[in-house]
Amino acid sequence: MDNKLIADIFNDIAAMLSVDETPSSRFEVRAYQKAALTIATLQEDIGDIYRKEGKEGLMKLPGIGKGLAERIEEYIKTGKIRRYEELRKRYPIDMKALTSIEGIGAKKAIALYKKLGIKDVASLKKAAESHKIGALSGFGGKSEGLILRGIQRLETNKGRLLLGDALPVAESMVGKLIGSGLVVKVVIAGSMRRMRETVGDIDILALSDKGNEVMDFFTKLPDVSGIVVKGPTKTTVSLKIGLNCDLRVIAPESFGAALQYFTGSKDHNVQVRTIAVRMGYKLNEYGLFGRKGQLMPTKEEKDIYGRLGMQYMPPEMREARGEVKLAQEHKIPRLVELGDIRGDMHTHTLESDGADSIEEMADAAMKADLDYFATTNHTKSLGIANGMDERGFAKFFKRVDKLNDSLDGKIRVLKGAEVDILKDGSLDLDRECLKSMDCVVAAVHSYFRMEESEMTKRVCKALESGLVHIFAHPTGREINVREQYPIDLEKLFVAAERNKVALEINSFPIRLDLSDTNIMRASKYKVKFAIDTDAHRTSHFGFLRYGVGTARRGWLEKGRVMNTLPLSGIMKELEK
DNA sequence: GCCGTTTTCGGCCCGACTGTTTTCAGTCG
Repeated sequence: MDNKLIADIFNDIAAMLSVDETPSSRFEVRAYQKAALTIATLQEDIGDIYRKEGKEGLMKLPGIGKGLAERIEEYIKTGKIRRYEELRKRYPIDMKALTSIEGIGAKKAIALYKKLGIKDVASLKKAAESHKIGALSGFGGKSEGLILRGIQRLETNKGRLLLGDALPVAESMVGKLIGSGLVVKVVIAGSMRRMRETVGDIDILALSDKGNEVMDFFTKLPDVSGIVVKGPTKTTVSLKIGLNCDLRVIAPESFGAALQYFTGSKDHNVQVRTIAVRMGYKLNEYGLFGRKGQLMPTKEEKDIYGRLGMQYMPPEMREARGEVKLAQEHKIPRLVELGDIRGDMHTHTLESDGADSIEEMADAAMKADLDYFATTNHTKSLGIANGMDERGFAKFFKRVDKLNDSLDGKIRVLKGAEVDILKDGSLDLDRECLKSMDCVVAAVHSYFRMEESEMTKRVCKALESGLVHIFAHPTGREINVREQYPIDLEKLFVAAERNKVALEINSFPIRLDLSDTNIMRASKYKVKFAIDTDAHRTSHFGFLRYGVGTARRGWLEKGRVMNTLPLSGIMKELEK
């Protein structure tokens, strides 16, 4: 899977080109960015597309024409792109890392390189700390402070990737290991199995009696960039995506114990081991051992929990947040599952900032086994996302009506909007227009830097309008990018409960908003939740599993999630 | 550099905010 790497290179090229902007290069920059987005969100391996269909196959992808298809071909064949190498000679800087700091874009990054020779985050930090940046023209004390805060945030998240970026790579490696015929069983463990929103490394367990051969195969996988340690039972490699990956080959009698041990979390395991010790057992990654050191048969994880008098619990719960006690009382809830989700309440189309038509989205939703989904484009104040006005929605909904007729009940498209909550808490479409919709999703997309009390008032006013069904990405955070905006969550939850507004669990890997812990806080109130994809293209329906994973980490049961209802049920729910 | 019911040239989402300036460049969405 070189998709991410190629997308990164294209984004870097765009950034470097944008510095010496001429009227025509502006659009070249856009072209690279657009192509990068296409490649980054591609479900298929771009190398596979090229091998199957050649350059023609690449050119079928949106935003990729002859020129960029050739660049991709060049990368697949040689591992390099000349254009990129030339730009890197001129600007030998870590553009991706520098521009990931809030307030630094391509131009500032290159200005800092030209003036202070700053190439990476480390030299940037040094310069900021010795107040060299504030003294530069075009920069000032506030910029310097912003940069330092940005670096701090980057450092606390160091080395962790989004689950949505890392999981597909891990699954692709697991698939290849299974395909090798050398293993009986392969599973992902660690924080990835627990569906944490970011992962610091990947843990894979394999059941096999051919340790050496498995490791040879593993270290030669295309995602691997280097070998850290290699042995017959444990091998660590570094991956091209920037994470390490451990593969452990496990004996059959230890598999359950190993899976339990390597799934963690560490704190959870400490609690479980303590229980084992109290019962006279010893528990480690090789098994559960009795008083005389004899191995207790525990082929499966649930055998271990069972022998310790505990109910089995899903990996997503194992964070030492009270699940151990619950398991001892046999009160583990039945968490919502991916298969419970019947619809999606938040999606976009070409008409605003989506990449696919409503017809294509309907087709993809059907393939994702949904019974319904709401199309909820942005509203007029969000100019950048091509927000629509009342007339635009009216016209668009006629097309939706027609589509629904032609779909003949196979799937139902609900008419809606992701309406902007304006600075003063009013909604960005008139009352009549909103009332005509099946599903109104409201969200904050501007003025993030308000005082907490102002922001809370603003959002609560919107929820009290009586027009809103769902409050989307309630905190506005973007993982590793942007803190949540200041808002009093308890007051928000009270307002949501009182006005029967559902809280969204946005499945976009960078959002996952509400987060697991905020879901736990919110579920103390009588609020409903909606697990939505916020899909901007057909492939994004696949993000649903990240939202469901997050909901499960927040211990959410099916009954709390509105879009587990069948079509008739959701229509009734929305009418309320 | 892409794309096409404006179709092989010429258009391509651009407005608001911030911090820096003293009229604007850079960033963000």
